[in-house]
Amino acid sequence: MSKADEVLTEITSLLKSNKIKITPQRLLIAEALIKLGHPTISEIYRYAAERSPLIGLATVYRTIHLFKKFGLIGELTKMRGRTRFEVRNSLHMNVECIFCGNITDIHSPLLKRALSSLKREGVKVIDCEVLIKSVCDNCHKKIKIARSLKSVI
Amino acid sequence: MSKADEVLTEITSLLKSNKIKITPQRLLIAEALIKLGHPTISEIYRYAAERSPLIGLATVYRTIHLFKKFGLIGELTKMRGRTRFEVRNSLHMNVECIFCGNITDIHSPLLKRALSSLKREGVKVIDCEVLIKSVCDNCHKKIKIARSLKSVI
DNA sequence: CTGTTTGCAAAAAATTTGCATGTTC
DNA sequence: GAACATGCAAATTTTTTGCAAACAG
Repeated sequence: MSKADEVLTEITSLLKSNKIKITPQRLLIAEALIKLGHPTISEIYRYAAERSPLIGLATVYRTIHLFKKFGLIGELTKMRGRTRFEVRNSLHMNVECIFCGNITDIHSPLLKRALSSLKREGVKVIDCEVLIKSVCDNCHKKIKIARSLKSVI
Repeated sequence: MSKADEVLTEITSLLKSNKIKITPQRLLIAEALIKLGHPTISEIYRYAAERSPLIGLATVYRTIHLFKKFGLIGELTKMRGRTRFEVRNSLHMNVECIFCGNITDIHSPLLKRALSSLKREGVKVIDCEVLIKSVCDNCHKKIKIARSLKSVI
């Protein structure tokens, strides 16, 4: 059983345990989220429509809201203002290339510790989204960076 | 000179050093960002329009894009899908109450260390946005939390 | 002066909603 | 069978753009 299938099974049982009805559309959208990684609404829609042409855009919106409401997915903001979503699994950082827009995940023990420390101070941490703006290796090679990339860090 | 005025002066000189023209509208929008903390576009617009009724919504959008392009502000995503902006100052975490939507800033040495560690591994970190979902003290007191707030952390 | 920026209005894009029909449990 | 989910189309909201007039440097 592949990792993606595992997550899909997990989502299915999460839906069941929350008494949310299982429909082909919901499974397809969950699948899109898993397979595509950090898709926008329209990327999810495209993925779903290729496999099940009758699906409506409104269903994608409604399903995404539903999943968010039940904490199944998180929301990221990308440079050009489009919202991207991802399945909430373990705590990680999203690293986005500011040139090509690619997003990859990085796990960091220090981030875990930072949150544990917050919890000890009394902050009721429920979830955490981290978006790091960066330049991926590919783009770094290709692009002569003209303007200075002033880092605030 | 208040902290807000300091930041405003800093923004002004940042604009100048980037050869961006200083206009009353841009200063007003910068002021709104500083005073309001983590405003949405329409909150900025309302703030500005109260002080200078002729200002156009398009100007707010254009100015926000401009500020973003020059790295002056960062973008956060809030629960209900509306985008909020903040002046990029020092590295910090945004803690958002999932009930009232309030956002506060928290500084964390461990987060700094997590990023330094990434840099040592070769990731070209330019910026970092952290959004922690939480429940603020006020809401925690007021609300009997019915559904379980499963934390992924 | 020259090139930029602005406000307005109109256009485009993104998101939400109403409702009849079809589906899940 | 009851309650809920879906697709469609229309409504709403958000964001972008074209352009003449105003403004900053």
